[in-house]
Amino acid sequence: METTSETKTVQQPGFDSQEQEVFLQLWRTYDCLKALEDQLFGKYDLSAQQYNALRLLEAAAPDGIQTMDLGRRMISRSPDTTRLIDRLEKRGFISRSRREDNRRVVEISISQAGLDLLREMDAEVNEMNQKQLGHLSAQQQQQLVKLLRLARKPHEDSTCDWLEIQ
Amino acid sequence: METTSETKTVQQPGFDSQEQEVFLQLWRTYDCLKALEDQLFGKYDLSAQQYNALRLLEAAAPDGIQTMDLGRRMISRSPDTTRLIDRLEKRGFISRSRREDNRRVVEISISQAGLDLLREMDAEVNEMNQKQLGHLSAQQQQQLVKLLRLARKPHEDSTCDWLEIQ
DNA sequence: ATTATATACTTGTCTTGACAAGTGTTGTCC
DNA sequence: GGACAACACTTGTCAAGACAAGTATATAAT
Repeated sequence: METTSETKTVQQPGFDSQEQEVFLQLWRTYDCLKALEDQLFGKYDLSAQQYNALRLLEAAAPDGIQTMDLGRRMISRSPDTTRLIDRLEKRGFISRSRREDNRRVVEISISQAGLDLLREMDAEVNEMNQKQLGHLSAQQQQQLVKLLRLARKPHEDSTCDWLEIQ
Repeated sequence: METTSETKTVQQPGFDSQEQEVFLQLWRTYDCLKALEDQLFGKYDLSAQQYNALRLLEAAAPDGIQTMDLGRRMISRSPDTTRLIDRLEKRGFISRSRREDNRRVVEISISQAGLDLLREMDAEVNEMNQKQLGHLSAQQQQQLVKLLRLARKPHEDSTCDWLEIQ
């Protein structure tokens, strides 16, 4: 037990419930750390979502991923993957092709330029991640991941389906 | 120690570093829980940001808050509070007035209609928060809040300044 | 007193995200 | 095998967020 002696009744002022506090803390923390991300990705004119997509495509290479599948796999699932991909295609980081055995499906693959971009960013991304959370001990990080997974558990199946990594 | 026997070197596949995993888990979890929020607020044609603003104004009532101050206090700080407030004003939930002792400043106050709206939403918001995180024990919630605060700590001063609640 | 600078907000413009409707392709039922 | 639904994506439209430039007011400097 912590410094607080009570377990259920103690309430931080300004919050309706402990559950609300947890969510607001989560939101706030995400927002804070996201600012660091955006700063880095901004230098390469990418959004966090676009970087995420490139990483997923890299993981699938040399195979491609079909559009809807990519949309589902993204951390923040986007209902319009099409235009997100449009922008990446315009800059030559990915390529699209209709699959011949099923002409409804568009297969997306990362290009060499896309892979080069990721390699160019690698070191900086790692530095940024360290800056975000490197001050936490390995154990604290494990604990945090465990709690976040637990928090998400009842919702994962219904609203979300994060296929890449659970 | 957990099921993993090593502390530093063990890496989940697909992540560059543990720090990256923590951030992605954080992002994912936020996104999942946010979906529940948006679903509720959507019924009232509000965004999470707008609700946040109304709550801050409620806390300040019967006094108002000046525009820039409100922008700074919001969880996800918005560079254009003006238009966010425009929409709430158009719907009668808040009112604006130029302060006479300093005509640069616009003071924003929540209206009775705004307060009524919040009261109407109270029960549902609480239910939603329970649905989001009610499955965690009080101790797990405290632990999670503690780790989130810790994660944010080095960044709070520079990038952010969450005045309302630390 | 007049100009300059800072402050507090507003507006313009662009990109992005969200939701719905539209298009082309495939599978299914009679 | 032709109508119909299901699927995978695309496009249209609008609200929201981000950044820069603009406007009005106040403070400071000369």
